[in-house]
Amino acid sequence: MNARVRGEERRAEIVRAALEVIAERGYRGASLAAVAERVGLTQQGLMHHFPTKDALLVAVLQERDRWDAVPDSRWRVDLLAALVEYNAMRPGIVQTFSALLGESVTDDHPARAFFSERYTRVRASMAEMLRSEYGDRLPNGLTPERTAPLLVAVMDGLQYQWLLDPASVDMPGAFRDFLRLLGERPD
Amino acid sequence: MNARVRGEERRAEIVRAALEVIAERGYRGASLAAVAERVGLTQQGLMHHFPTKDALLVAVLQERDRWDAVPDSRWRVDLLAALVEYNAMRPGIVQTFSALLGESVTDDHPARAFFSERYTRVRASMAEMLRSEYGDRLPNGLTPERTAPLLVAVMDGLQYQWLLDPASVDMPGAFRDFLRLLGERPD
DNA sequence: AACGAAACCTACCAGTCGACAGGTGACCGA
DNA sequence: TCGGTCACCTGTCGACTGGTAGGTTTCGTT
Repeated sequence: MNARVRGEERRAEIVRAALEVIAERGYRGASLAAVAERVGLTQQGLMHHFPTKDALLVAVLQERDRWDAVPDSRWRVDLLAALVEYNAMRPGIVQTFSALLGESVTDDHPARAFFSERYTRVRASMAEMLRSEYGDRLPNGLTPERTAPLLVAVMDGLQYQWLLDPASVDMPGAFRDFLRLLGERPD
Repeated sequence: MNARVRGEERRAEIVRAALEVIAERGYRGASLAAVAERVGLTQQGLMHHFPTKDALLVAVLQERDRWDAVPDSRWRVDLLAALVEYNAMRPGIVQTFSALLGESVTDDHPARAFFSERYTRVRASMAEMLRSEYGDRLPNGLTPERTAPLLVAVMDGLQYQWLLDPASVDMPGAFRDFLRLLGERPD
């Protein structure tokens, strides 16, 4: 069993390194050799754990899934603001998945289906959260279903502006501004 | 002079082809050979017009600059909505620059400075537009300067959701929803 | 002590990449 | 008609890509 643990630890190390390299170069630009070197392996040593480059990407995306797999019903608007604040302290992770999202809109990208399904899921989750928070009508008159895409868009869009120019963009502050836009909370 | 015209037409053809290939593969994935083939040239023939790959990218970005170089003062919120509607009819262009934006957040990307400066410029332009439309305070209490990043973020974020799943995301509609969020227009 | 699997290696491979060198033909102004 | 510039070509290069084949070492289990 020690062997199994050691193997899984190695896999985790590799995924961590892959996150870094993807942040720096994107997925297409991330070579297996570069990832391998970062964990002190040869490219072929890495391919013992992940038989193809796509297999490694799948592991990276699963890592993301594990990250935001918080029970939907527990989400609240103020927790979302806290998440944005947390993200602002991890530029690396944000950069990885912003780069990946950008690439995914190109044809036949291996991460396309992942992101497509993820957004469908996240929008539904956000709508549910908004409904439990505000009811069927937000203070501004919109429905939760029509607000959810905007909420998601603001989060993503702010990330790009912030990554490109962290000094000029106060990502958490701007997000709180948007929440205020949604309507005063019924505290 | 006929020669000069012919040369510039060729260059324009190449840039157009590059826009397509970048939309399909991203900048890193767009090979000069693929672009060249699309205009019926060899890779070396293309490099007669653009000595390096980066030179081609510069031309592509200048094309974009020319696109949205509309006099700031003439922008109005409703024109912005019309722009989004127009974009919804050109998935290709949207895909090109969404892919480019995504890549640009990676380290040392040749388009990084372009996007960084562009967003600074666009935010200022949007703030100016909002001020001329609403005054120093929006109906919801925010200032134009704090609203501008949100406006830009919504436009970009919606594009990604729309590109990934055009059937589920009504980009122009969602954008109009956001405008309504900003406050009823003082018609 | 023997065995098997897991971990990792060296050695290759064919293909692709951007770029450089140098040539050829067409057109154009003098 | 001549000289030159422009538009393109063929040929070639070294670096790198992901992937395959086939070893060797390490180590826990029996």
